[in-house]
Amino acid sequence: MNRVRCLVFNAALGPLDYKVPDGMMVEPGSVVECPLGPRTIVGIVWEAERLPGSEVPSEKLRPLRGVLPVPPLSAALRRLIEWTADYYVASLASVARMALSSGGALKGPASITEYRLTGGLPERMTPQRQAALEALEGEQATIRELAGIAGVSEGVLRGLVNQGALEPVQVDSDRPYDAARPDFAQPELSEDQREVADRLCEAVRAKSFAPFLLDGVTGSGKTETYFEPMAEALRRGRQVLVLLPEIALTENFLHRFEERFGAAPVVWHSSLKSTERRRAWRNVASGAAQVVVGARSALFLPFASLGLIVVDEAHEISFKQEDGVRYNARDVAVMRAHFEQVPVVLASATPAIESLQMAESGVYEKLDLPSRFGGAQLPSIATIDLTEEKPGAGQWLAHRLVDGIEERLARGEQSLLFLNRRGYAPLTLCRNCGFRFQCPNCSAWLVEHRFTQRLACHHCGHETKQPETCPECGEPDCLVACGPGVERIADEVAERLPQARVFVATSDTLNSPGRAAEFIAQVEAGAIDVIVGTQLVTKGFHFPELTLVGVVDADLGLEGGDLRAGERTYQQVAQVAGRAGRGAKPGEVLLQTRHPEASVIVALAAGDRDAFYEAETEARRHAGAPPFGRWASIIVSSEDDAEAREAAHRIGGHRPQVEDLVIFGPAPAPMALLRGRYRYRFLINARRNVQLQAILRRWLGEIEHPPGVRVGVDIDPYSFV
DNA sequence: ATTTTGGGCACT
DNA sequence: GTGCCCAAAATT
Repeated sequence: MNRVRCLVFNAALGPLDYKVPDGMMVEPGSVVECPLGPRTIVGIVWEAERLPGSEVPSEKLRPLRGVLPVPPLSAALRRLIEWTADYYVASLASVARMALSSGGALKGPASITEYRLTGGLPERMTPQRQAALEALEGEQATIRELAGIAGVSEGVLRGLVNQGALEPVQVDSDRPYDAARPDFAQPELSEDQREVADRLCEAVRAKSFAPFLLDGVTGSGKTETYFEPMAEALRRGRQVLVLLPEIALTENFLHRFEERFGAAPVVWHSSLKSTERRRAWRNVASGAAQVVVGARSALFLPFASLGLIVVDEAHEISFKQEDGVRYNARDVAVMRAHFEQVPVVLASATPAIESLQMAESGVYEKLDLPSRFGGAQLPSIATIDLTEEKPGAGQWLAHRLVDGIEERLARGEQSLLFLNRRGYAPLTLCRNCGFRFQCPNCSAWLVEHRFTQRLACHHCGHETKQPETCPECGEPDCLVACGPGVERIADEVAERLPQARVFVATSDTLNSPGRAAEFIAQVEAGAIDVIVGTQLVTKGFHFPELTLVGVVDADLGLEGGDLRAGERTYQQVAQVAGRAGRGAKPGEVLLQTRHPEASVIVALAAGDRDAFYEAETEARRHAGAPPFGRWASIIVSSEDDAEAREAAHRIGGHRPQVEDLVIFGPAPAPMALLRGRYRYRFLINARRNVQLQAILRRWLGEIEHPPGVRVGVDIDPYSFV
């Protein structure tokens, strides 16, 4: 009898064996419906020898209910799922779930109803109907989408359907996308770019695993360079995956992509609507989707015939998933390329030490773009010592920086002020009694947002209205904002340079592609003089008239004891500095700091990247930090503090004694309370020779906890809170 | 995770 | 004996 082992989507359940009924065809990777008790759950047929199995006698097995109408997951994707689960100490089910993240995609073909104008007019014309008819010229979409486009309610459109002015059209919900044309536009590449592009094209043709580190200064034209191997893959009928760190960045990318390839790529991110998600997933699986541009979750899409993976801004820490399976998309991308036997390009102006080390040891091939495209010069960088040049009381910008902005204003050029802090002020306290506004769910202060008149927690989303009186002592007019956020810096600019047109660019103000596009258009049109922004504006933007970048607090990233603080500060400042002087005019960068002697600041000011990387690499080697040693953290959490503490101590009591492995903790985590859960933390440092994951699995696997306790493992952590 | 089972206990 | 609650076991 034919029996198969299935990976079922249930975290608490191991692989289960089933009988294959006569006439049903399954193979490894098939997505199947499995009976479980009275229910039916989704599973994936897997190679039995690769999963730990139980010995249920064949005659006791229940038959599979059916095979879902999607192509079987490829062997390469199955190996990637196994590797990811193993490396990040997660269950196979939780990783496999990411690969089938589009529930609707698993059903068969379907169609949706869209509407378009017929050219007819309604009997009675109303202002809303008139507006809708004008706005919907040439549009075809669902009622809901049309209502959004036209700015009228769905009821107005339903009325127009009844009147025959709009007609329904049945559309295949899995219809293919417009074809990207590899030879749509001739690229104009510099000699350096051409050389790199040729090498990458050669790797695409070779159809084998080849990891590259594309190390190009900001403004060197990395994107146009890696477009060429993408075109080469398309010519060979193979698919391409491009990973970008932020959705906010895609606007600029999509524009450049369309100019080069004559069509939009397929986008994939967590906020796609279910129909878009389904369409993308099924087209990726069939091979019809040629280029997918996505956030990290796109890594687990079921590509039919992958030819190349590109990870842009590969140093970005947002590639690290911080909940659920805590994987690093940059590293998983390299593994996917390995299993798919295709080249992978990690592109960055400020590569992670880990990536540089891989290049130095010869594992990655390093390709350099050492100069800016079109002869633009890298900006000059100077520091402002805030202990010497003190801003006035209640101010955060030194005179020299404000003078710089004023000069740009006079010349009609633009300035960017960078501060990685949303809101108006990070802490509000009562002058009378000392009360501080704290989040009830987290170990964090509430941040004042003056635009919305609210106090908000940036960790859990808790919000309250900004009160007039102190909730503790009842005193009116006693609440003071402490410290600066971008909103407060914008206020200061407006006060000191009243003629400046200031815009605050954060995830609060650029929270949709439309708004981001509008912002870009405004800056390009010269309607904004000073941009005050968080890390959202540190990359991707290309504004030729932007000639001054001011870093309000270059020390901010150095606080907090993060292992990679130095590197992160370097990357962030170098990236935002790279926004300056991208056109014909030279750029200037001013770093405000209280520690001008810190090695990161010195390296930035001297433009001495190599010195910084050398010093940082040595420090890492000395500390046994990645890439020379490895870190892991374990977070034990519960809504009940005592329960979490007991569980942590229970785990601590079973700590393994292994050579070359040091375990710190348990101790209350830096964020001892997060989203209503009390947290205790272990930090583990291991030499490279230690079987870290196997030890963690064995250690944590043998201990039982009450149901409310969660134990999360973070391999190669970035966040240490 | 969800469902079933079985034991202990109060009530009839 | 029956109903009810909760913990433990099973789910292929």
